Amino acid sequence: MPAALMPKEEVLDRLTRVFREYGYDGASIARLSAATGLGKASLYHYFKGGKQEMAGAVLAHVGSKFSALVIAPLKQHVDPERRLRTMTYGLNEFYDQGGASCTLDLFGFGSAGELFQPQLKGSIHRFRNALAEVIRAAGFDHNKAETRAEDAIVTIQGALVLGRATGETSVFQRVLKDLPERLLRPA
Amino acid sequence: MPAALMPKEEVLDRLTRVFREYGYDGASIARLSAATGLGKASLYHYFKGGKQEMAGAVLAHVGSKFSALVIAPLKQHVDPERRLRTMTYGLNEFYDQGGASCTLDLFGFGSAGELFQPQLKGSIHRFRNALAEVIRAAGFDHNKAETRAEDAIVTIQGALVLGRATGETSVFQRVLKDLPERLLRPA
DNA sequence: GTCTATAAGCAGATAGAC
DNA sequence: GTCTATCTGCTTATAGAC
Repeated sequence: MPAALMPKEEVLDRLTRVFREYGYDGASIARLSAATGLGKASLYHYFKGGKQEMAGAVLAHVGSKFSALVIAPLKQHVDPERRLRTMTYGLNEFYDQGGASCTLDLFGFGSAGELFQPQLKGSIHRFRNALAEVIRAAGFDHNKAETRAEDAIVTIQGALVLGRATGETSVFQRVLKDLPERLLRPA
Repeated sequence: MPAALMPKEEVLDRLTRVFREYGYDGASIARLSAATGLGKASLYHYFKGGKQEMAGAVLAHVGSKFSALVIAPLKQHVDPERRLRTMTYGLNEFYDQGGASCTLDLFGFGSAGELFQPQLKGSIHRFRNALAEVIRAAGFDHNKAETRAEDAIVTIQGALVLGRATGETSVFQRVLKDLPERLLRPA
């Protein structure tokens, strides 16, 4: 395979930015082309399945970044509070300090919803399980841990929605700061 | 003004359903036409400003339904716990038991975001103020009330996002059930 | 692997008959 | 007030040269 002008990693980063800003339907090939600097035909050379395959690749790319930044810290061999604190740093970076949208949100409706719901469901499942295990490690029972883990995801998603609607990132910042204590405080 | 074949109220309800299911960019005129049973030209007769005006009218329509179902209960002359409980019934209906998306979410990005952010911001502001006043009436100070009100909105939005991504409404139902107690419990 | 040029179809929007 | 027919431009996607 001959070298491309731009590493696929970089291409995916740029595609991701467009999908996250405009959503699936709003991310036109023209915009994706401009953002990558590649002509439309070059994009179709990379992704023979067209826009749908681009979105799928973006989803996988985003998923692997999320694993590295957010899931991995939850599996470290340190105390629960420390794991959750490290995770919040990862979340802060992953969501660009609260200024980025989540693909869980943007790919969950309309044409994208029909195509990608199974993947979204899987991502949520993995995140909730990793969170719940940390909370169990802190001494909470299975049900309590599952519920708190779910609440954490709800809170993160909600804060991102609010931040986007208001144009402010302060809600996300506050929520992130309080998250570890909230997940571990006595019932 | 001669009578129309369908009351504008009914037209707005149907437009709302499409915008809430597909988002702004995904809601094509063809779909809006099919959902209302009106030809494209008839839609443009109602809304001379085109799709942008349709979305604006939908936003206003949704806003007034939200006022009646959710804000009004918060201003009743009964105890705070009762006001919040009644509000959750309104939320349940407004969001179709958790199966409907929120325009705060769907109109917050892409082309819609640029057009409607001010209105979204206003809606959030009104909801948060109404919630905070009830929480203050229960004896909490201004800051605590504001924070809890904001958390409530975050939680509702997040639960809707999660519900859409997983195709389940159980998260929304649980969150709604716990909301009054959570907003009023001792600090 | 990248490009220019172009195809085919759908988008939003309008004209004008009834 | 509603319709059919139509316009223009943008959409996704492809062909084929370099």
